[in-house]
Amino acid sequence: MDIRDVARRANVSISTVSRVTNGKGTVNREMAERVWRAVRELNYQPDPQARALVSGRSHIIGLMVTEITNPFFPELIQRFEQFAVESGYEVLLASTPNDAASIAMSVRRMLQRKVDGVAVMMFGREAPILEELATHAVPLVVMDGAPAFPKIDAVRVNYDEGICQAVAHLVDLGHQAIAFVSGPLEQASARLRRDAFEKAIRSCHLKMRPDLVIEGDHTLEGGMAAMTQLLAQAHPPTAVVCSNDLMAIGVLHCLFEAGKQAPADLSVIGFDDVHIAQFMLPPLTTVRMSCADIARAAFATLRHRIEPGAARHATRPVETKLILRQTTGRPTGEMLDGIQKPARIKPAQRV
Amino acid sequence: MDIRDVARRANVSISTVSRVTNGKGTVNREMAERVWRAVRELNYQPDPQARALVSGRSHIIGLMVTEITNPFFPELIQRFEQFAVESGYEVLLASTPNDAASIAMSVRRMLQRKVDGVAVMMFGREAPILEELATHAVPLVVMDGAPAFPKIDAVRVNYDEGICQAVAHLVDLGHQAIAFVSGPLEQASARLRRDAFEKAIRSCHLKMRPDLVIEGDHTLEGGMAAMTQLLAQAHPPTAVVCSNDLMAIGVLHCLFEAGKQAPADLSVIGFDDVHIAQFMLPPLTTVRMSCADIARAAFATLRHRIEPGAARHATRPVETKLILRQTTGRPTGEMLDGIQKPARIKPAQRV
DNA sequence: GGCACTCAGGGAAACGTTTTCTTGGTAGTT
DNA sequence: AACTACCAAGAAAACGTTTCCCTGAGTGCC
Repeated sequence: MDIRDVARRANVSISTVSRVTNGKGTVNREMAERVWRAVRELNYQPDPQARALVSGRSHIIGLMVTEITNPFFPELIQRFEQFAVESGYEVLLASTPNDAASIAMSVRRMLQRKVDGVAVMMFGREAPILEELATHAVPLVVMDGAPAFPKIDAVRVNYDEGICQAVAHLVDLGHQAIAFVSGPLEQASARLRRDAFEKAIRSCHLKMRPDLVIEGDHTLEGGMAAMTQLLAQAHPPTAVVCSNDLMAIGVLHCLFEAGKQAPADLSVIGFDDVHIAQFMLPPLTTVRMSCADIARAAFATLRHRIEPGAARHATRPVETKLILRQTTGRPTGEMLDGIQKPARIKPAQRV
Repeated sequence: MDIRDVARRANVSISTVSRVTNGKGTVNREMAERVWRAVRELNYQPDPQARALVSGRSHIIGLMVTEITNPFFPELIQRFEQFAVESGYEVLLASTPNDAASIAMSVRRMLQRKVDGVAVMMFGREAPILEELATHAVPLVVMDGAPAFPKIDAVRVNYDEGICQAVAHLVDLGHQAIAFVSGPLEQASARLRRDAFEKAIRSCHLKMRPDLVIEGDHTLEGGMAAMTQLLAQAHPPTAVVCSNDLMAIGVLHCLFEAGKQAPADLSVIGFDDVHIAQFMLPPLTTVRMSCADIARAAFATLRHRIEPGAARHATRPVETKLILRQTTGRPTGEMLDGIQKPARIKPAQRV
């Protein structure tokens, strides 16, 4: 069942079938109807390979992520795939290690398969990628709100809002010494989150203590390591905000190993609101960022570049907001060098 | 830079270039060398679309999974992709909801893109998929050791070993009332795990208590629900084995909400050894199943079908084994109706 | 030494589309 | 009424490969 069969059945030429099914050019109304009927009756579906060969467009979108292990990514990938499929695209997945060689290799693969566009998430130095893709005029969108170059499309994320809420919440509880465990600062999104934290601290009229911001790596292990470092300090913090949930879970685990726990000994706040966060013991207070929103925005942006006609989705930034669960509470005297311990409070209401 | 350029540069015909690069037919040694040199110099890479169009082989392998949210899957996907790329294949991801319509749709997509093979994981009723793929002679491998039909390739998993170790470990600690939270029994792999549990119970000379095996759904929420159900029973268990880690984490969380905890009030064992399992509080004792092994076996099997020449990987089953952490201990009197409480023991050594 | 068989390698067809080119007909304008 | 402009639809080219078919040369056997 190829285009010739359809043409024969509808009694038209193959050019006409192509025109009808692609909605290009103008064809007689009645003729178009005949074609559509034939298409339905034969259950005709054009061969993507042949189509791609001549038109140059593959209807495939590349999705490049690193650290697929982060549970935020599967959720994102699933959403992205959903949007792509709904619009007749296929997604080519590349989960690469974060080194230049692997990334370059993945880009090659994408280029070779003639992807119509690429969405990337969580790269450190995306410059070389961008360049190679740009020289081939492949539309590109960066998914974590990090416009490396002003002319690159990016999904904008309002990190400030959620992180500000987080810090304000801690300050309300009486915390003064609030630490931040950042992601790898070569990642723009990690920088943006750290900057948001700084902004939040200042807007609460606290002063930044550089010894309290630790560079982590967005992994469970990294969270543990950062917390170990913080616990060893002369003046340890009473609360920790983490750049993602994975590290927050690592922090929780580190406390456990040290015979302490949240929120009694330390308040902990994560970022992402990964699904599993609410199942932590105790459930993790965190800042929610909707992966569906990000996926939708990314795909819409890409599609806008690919199909000149496609409506550009509303371009307002993805919002973030604090979700109160049970890892935050009042600071305890134990860590406040001689100040009297306040009574332990009941953990915040679970969401 | 297409095949013609290479042919011109090497001073041969395009047929020869094709023969050389594909290793088919026999060509003069010196001539082949000239071709390879030209390929290198021009950095020629054949167009996959054109190649697929005429040869019918796309060098794409479909990977169909449901519930990508389960953290075991990303690890699996990453591995699988790695093996595929190493062998010059691309992977087309389809993460479908587990309903017949979505699955059928995904199969269509695969067929339309002319995948060379399909690996599926975690479907309930895979029969319809298998049929449609079989009628198109697409190689297929089922990744969770569930040979729905004897003639379908499947990665075999030795569930018995690990689960038997788990039950024996609990019995050693003194448990008699051991519950099992299964996956959805429409999934063959879930059935296999449950059967392994039954076998293990019998081999420990205990008798199956049907009220202690609950059908779950392999989700966090399902684990909670199952545990709620178990806690409400007249004679609740002192230990629970779960069909996957996600449900075990759900069980842990349910205990937490009931003001209890593992292992003091209940011993809990998971299955999969997802990376995050060791970061649970307390770290989850679980049965490890290597996703790298599964991915490797699945890909090798597929490749064997696709390329008649490819070596069939050693076909011994994937092993499973108990990893001792800190969610198991002696049963407490609290749940043993009037029997004296044994002293609490130090949790097992952490791995 | 001649004939048949094998095989390396070139030419061309084929894969299933999209897209450009061409043609024939119709309508509009002078 | 004739000429031009336009438009719908068919014919054919193009996309970049693989593969089939054929030719010519070399070799072995009789």
